[in-house]
Amino acid sequence: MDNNPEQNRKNTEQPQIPLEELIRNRRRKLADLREKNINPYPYKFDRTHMIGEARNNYADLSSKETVIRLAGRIMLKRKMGKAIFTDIHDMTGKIQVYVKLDNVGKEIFKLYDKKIDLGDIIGVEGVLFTTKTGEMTVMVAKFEILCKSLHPLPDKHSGLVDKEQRYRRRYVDLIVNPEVRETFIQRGKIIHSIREFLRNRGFLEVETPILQPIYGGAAAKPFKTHHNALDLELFLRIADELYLKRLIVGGFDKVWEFCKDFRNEGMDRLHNPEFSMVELYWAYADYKDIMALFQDMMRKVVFDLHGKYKIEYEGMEIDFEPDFKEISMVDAVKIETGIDFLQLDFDAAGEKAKEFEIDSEELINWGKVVEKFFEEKVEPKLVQPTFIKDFPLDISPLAKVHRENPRLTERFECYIGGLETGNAFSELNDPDDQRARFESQVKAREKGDEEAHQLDEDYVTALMYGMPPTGGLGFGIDRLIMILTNSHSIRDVILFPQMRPEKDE
RNA sequence: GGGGGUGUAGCUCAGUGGUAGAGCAUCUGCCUUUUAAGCAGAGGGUCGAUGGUUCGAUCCCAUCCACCCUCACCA
Repeated sequence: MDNNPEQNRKNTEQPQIPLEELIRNRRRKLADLREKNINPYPYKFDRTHMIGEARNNYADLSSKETVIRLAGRIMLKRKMGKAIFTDIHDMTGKIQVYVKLDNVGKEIFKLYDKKIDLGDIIGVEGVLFTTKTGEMTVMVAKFEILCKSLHPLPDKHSGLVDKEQRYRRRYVDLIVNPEVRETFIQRGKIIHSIREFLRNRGFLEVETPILQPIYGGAAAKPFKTHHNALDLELFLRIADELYLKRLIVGGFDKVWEFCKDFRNEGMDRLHNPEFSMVELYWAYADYKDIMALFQDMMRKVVFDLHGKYKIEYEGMEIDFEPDFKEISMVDAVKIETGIDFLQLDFDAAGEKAKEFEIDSEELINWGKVVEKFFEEKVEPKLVQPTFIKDFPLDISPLAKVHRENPRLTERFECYIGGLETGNAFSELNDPDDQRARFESQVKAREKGDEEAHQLDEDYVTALMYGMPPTGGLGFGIDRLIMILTNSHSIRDVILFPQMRPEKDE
């Protein structure tokens, strides 16, 4: 190695791939800093303000010439002879910092000019002022390098566009694409609102097993895993339902969980193999009470986030202010198709399916036919918040029989913007009925329905001890966040969506 | 799984059957209130991978890989 790196920057080594050359430049600066006894990775920096705070208190801070200390990542750097303007960002915003030769001296100025790159993280100390062009700025008296960045950032104004790279390297996406940061800040606010709402209603937040020997509470294929010490096959949960209802049996009258669930199925813009749900159970309530609760919760969440009840999602205006529409599944189908399925038995329903050329392979009972018609003919039209209620018994193995019609259950789903966002029932608490439902699920499984429930003997036992009448609700957080942040894909609201690993070499 | 699309410099993108170009970024100068700063110069590429056609392929063809959209599947 030569002792004058400045002049031997080029032509010395064999050609390298370009990225390596960029990294090599930065490594050289790193080494130069160390040579000057400057630690490029120091331990801490005491900030007096977040950048956003300093901006909000500009009048006071600048008039008193208060010395402030801010830190952040360098996103833009503009050199003007013996003055350098730099934009630094933290979580709360960005601010311009001004390093002037006369203020910091020749040596420091040169260090800042030559050794500090875009992407580096620095701390500055100085006072706030406004430049001629009206930009709020920190006049830097001192600065510290807090982290030398070795990998160059993407283009300073195009940002990172390639979706694959954005998902794979979300940290880069977050650095350069402010709207991504905003989406996840909103995600945090939404979850906070939900938690606040449920706490105010007296619900206890609990945690239940993710690793389950018998999975249940939904119709889905699970991920399997194995516990070595117990030599036991375990499943990652597909839902929390059966454990939370055991807690209702145990006397916790209002419980809820913020849960990650896992389903081993296809992936698309609405499905990620791991996703977030909220499930809640409320003793002595029925599905009507849950409907009211859900509507109140949605309104609060929307208003907390946007300060109003009307939002736009994918070009649709959705209004949360009026009472949500409410209609039974069979009535909704009747309105769209003219068919009154309540008047039809399974065979007659099957005939209708053929007539409408609706795929009939999976239509193994009356309920499935009704559901299929609903999905095909009704679901896409449900833009405004709508409760679809009174689902067929055949497709609702955990819901209580409808008090007025034995073919139906007391169950609803809420649709917003064409997406299913919630599923709730008056919970089935008759242990004998529950056992019978499980048994028919097992038969369906034997017929090849891979998503049918397993028989959870212990759950039936729990019901034998007695579960009070209970209303329960589960709703997908990711889809709700998609709607509230106007995001097209679930991958835009999950920080690290599942990706196929990149091949090495 | 079917159909459609994309893959060229670190990033964003042009482009051609004769082995490639811009802007930003990088490097070297100049510039003390700039702001996508500016000006002058320089370096940087296995054109996703592998085969084939061709005198010659980044371009045409086939296969593969990754991603996106869409359909199917999917509480």
